[in-house]
Amino acid sequence: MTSHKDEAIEEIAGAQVVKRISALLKAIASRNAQGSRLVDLYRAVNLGQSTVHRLLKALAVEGLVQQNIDSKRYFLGPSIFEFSLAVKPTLDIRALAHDAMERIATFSEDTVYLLIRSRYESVCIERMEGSYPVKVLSLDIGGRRPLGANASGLTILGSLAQDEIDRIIEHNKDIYPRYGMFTAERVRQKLAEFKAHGYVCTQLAPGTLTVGLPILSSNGAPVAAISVAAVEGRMHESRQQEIVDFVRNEIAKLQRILKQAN
Amino acid sequence: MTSHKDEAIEEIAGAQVVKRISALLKAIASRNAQGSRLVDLYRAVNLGQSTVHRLLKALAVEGLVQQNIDSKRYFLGPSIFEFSLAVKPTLDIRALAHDAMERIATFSEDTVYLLIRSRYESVCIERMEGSYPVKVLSLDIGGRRPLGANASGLTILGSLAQDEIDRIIEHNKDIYPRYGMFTAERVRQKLAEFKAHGYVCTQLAPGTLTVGLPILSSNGAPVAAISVAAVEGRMHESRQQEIVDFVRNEIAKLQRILKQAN
DNA sequence: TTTAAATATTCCATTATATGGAGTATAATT
DNA sequence: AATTATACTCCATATAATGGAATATTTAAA
Repeated sequence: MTSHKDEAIEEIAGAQVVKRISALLKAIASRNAQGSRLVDLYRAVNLGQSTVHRLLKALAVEGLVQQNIDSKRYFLGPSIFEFSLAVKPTLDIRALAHDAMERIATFSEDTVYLLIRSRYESVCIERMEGSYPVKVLSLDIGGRRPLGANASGLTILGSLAQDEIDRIIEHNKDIYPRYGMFTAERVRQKLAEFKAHGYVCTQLAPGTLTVGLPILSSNGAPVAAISVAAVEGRMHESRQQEIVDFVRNEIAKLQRILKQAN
Repeated sequence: MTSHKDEAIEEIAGAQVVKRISALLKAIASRNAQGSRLVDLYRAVNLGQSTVHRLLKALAVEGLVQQNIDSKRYFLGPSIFEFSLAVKPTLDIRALAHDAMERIATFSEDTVYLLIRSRYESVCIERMEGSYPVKVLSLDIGGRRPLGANASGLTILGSLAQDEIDRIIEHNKDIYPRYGMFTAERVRQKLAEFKAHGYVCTQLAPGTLTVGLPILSSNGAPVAAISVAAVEGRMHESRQQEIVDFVRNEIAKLQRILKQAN
């Protein structure tokens, strides 16, 4: 293998491992509540088991991951927590959106998500449960999905410049199928819907529907996105509209605050 | 170089880079407020500049670090923040100790630190400033020091089993000299003082003095440590004793809560 | 309980990959 | 403008990561 796939660009020579470690940590972070088995991880990052095992063992020594001795499952390690204390989030959209999310959860009675972009992915940075007893909890806080493979991701993606949209879809095209019934095709179709209506509504887990809207900065760049997920029966046309209107109003308030903060 | 230095043990074969990346991230986390220059980093981790530069570039692509374009300084990246959201600190000593630290800061008027152990190091996980205008702020939150090279670290180290103490000092002996006037010799001497009085008082930055006490779990294992740092003039014998008594009392309260929580 | 299947862990010969010396480029300082 | 300090790049070389295969362990089925 001399000049393999042509992912090209943004390939830093002599740092294959860094990329692999990063992929591993992101995969673990994506489901840190339940933890990840070795199989889950080497499937997720598409590497041999021995390679992944060796890397994990080394990461564990450094405290970047930890392995539960009984279940053998891997979790993010104490060093990550220690690092996080040193990070001062620049503009903390999470804190800023907290109250809005609470109001949306109360109003909708369903699950409210806040996601941001992270390169080719979206990351869940907050989640709030409504009072309705059947809850759609498909994504944990810290969970990651390729940009476009969920409601929030679609609205973030759709708010970017067209050339960037193309780059991202190109990058993710082989990954989409792992998440629900997504394909590059379907993503583009959903983006068209988003551009027409200013929001998306999509099925993720079977029997559920999720609506999503973006939070844009004053220059039009997507800062984050809010989505509300519920069982299908609670998401008929008219209720979709109700929720969209409510969320849209909350986002408008947020954007006013954002403009102030500049 | 076939079987290099004899650091040995806990060397996972085929994962040199993991160790290096971890060292880099820890070095950056240690002074994330100011940021780190390339030189700072390759000196800190004892590697060639090209190697460090290449690793940092790769880490930046992954969002694990970020570089300020003007100052060229490196900081922890957004991915670290995203990871941290997925981590639920098991027993959050930081939250638990918050009120106690506030009371100590008010009483002493000086800077109060909370540190925990991380393998061979201590990590600052909280810091509170008192009202006295001359503040000793030698360690940022997230900052790391070899166990033994500061007041809190000494008390944590001194609360471990003797064989572990020996292992740790052995591991750190060449690193100590980088921090103040510490040597393995001096660490052992200070540990003796700690065992005699149940606290340590040591000079870190010139013209300053810091007292430290450990927080022990019911089985005697050190959970964390609290230290108070002030300019020398404010740390004469009698005031040292006052502060030690006050902190000791707060720690006793904490330990009662810890025992409850089990 | 035994057998089978799935997952986790270790080993090691091979080579792809990270390395670091040396050189260039850029910024800061005198 | 000259000098020093720091940042960044290149590439031939050999070390360190790789992954196939074998073993060990755990889980599920019979």
